[in-house]
Amino acid sequence: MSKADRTRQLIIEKSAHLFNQKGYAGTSMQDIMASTGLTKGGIYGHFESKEEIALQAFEYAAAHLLQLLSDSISPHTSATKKLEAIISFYKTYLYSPPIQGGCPVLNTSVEADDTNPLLRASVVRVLNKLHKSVANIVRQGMAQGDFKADTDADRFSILFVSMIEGGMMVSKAYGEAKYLHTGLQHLQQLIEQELKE
Amino acid sequence: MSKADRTRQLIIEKSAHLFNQKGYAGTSMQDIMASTGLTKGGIYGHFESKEEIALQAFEYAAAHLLQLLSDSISPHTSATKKLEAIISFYKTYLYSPPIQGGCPVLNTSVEADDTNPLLRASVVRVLNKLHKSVANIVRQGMAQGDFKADTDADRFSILFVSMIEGGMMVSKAYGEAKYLHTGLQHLQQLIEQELKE
DNA sequence: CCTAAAATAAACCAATCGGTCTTTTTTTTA
DNA sequence: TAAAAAAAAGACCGATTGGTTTATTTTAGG
Repeated sequence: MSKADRTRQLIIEKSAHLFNQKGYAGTSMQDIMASTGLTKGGIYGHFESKEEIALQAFEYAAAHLLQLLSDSISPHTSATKKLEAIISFYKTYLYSPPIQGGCPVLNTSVEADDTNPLLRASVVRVLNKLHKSVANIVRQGMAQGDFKADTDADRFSILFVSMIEGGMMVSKAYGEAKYLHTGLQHLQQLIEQELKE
Repeated sequence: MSKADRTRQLIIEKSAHLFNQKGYAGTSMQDIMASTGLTKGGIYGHFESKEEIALQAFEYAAAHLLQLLSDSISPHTSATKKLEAIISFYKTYLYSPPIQGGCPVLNTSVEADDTNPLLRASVVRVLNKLHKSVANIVRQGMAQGDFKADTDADRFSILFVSMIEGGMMVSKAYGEAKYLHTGLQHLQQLIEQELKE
C-alpha cells in the first residue's frame, strides 16, 4: 500500500466519522483538515471535490458496517442463529458504533434523499445489500425447514431493516438504547413466529 | 392577527418546508429570503438568528403534524379504530406530506442528535407526545376490554413509532411507498394480535 | 389626514465557504 | 545518493455565509 493510498484512506476514514456526525452540509473542509492533520493542498491532491470525499466516505462506512455484520453472521450455520446474530450486533451498536454518529445509512439517507441524487443512489445500493442479506438468510431457513414454507422473505427483511433504523433514530434522539432494544426484541419474536412447530 | 404576526408566521411556514427538505446546515438565509420574498432586514426584524427560525420552524411542523394526526384520530371512539386511523394517516403520508421533505421528526432528529442540543430537546418533546398519544389509545383499549389485559402500552407505542419512522426512511430513500406500507401492514397485524378472543 | 411607530429594503460587514495554484518538502527509484 | 516524481503546504481566489446597520417605506392610531 503506497503512501498516497494510505493518505487517501486516512481522509476517507476521518471524513466518514465527521460526515456521519455532522452531515454533509454541516461538515466543512476545515473540519476535514483539522481531523486529518492535512492542509487543503494535501486533501485536494487525492480528491477533486468535497462531494467526492462524502461519497467515498459513505461507501467506506457502509462497507465497514456490512463487513462487521457479515463477520457476526458467518460463524453461525442455522438461519435462526444468523438472524439472532444480527439482532445481537445492533444491541451493542449505540454503545460502540463502528462509525461515530450512529447508522450511516440512516444519517446519509435522511440528508441526501431530497438533495443529493448520487449519495441517495449509493444509499439505495447499500439498502439493497442489507435487504438481500436478510432475505437470503430467511430463504435459507425455509430451505432447511426451520422456517414455515409460507414465510415471506422479502417482507420479513423489510420489517427487519425498518425496525432497526427506526429504533436507531428514536434511541439516538433520546440518548437511550432501550427504544432500539424494544424493536430488536420484537424482531426476535418475529423470528420465533416464523419457526416451524 | 397583526401584520407582524402574519409575516412571522409566513417565515416560519416557508422555512419549515426548506429545513425539512434541505436540513438546517443545508438551508441558507438566502433560501429563506427567496422563499418568503423578504430581505434580510425583514427577516431579522422577527427573529434574532437562523437557529431561532429553525427551532420555531420545527415546532410549527411538529405541531401541524400532531394536529393532523389528532384530527384523523378524533372521529373514532374505539381504540382499534383510532390506531387504524394513525396507520391510514401514514399510508398517504409520502404522497402528500403535510410538510415537504418527509417526516420532520425523523429529519430533524437525525441532523440534530449530535450537533444541536436545543433542536434535539425539541425533537424529544415531540417524540414524547407521539409516544404518549399512542400509549394512551392502547390503555383506553385495555380499559374498554378490546385489548388483552396484559398488553404493554408503552412497548406497543415504541414499536409503532419506530416502525413508522424506519419505514419512512427506507421508503424515502427508495422513492417508493411500499416499504412504509409493509411496516404499516405489520402494525395492523400487531393490533389484531392484541385484541381479545 | 397626519404623524409616530413599526416593518422592510438595501447596503454593508467580517468570517468562512469550497476550490486553485505555486512553492516547498518528502518519497521513490535509478 | 542524486535526480525525478509525488505529495503536501500555504498563500490566494471569488463567492457566499450569518448577521448588522441605516435609510426608506408601510402601517396604524389619533
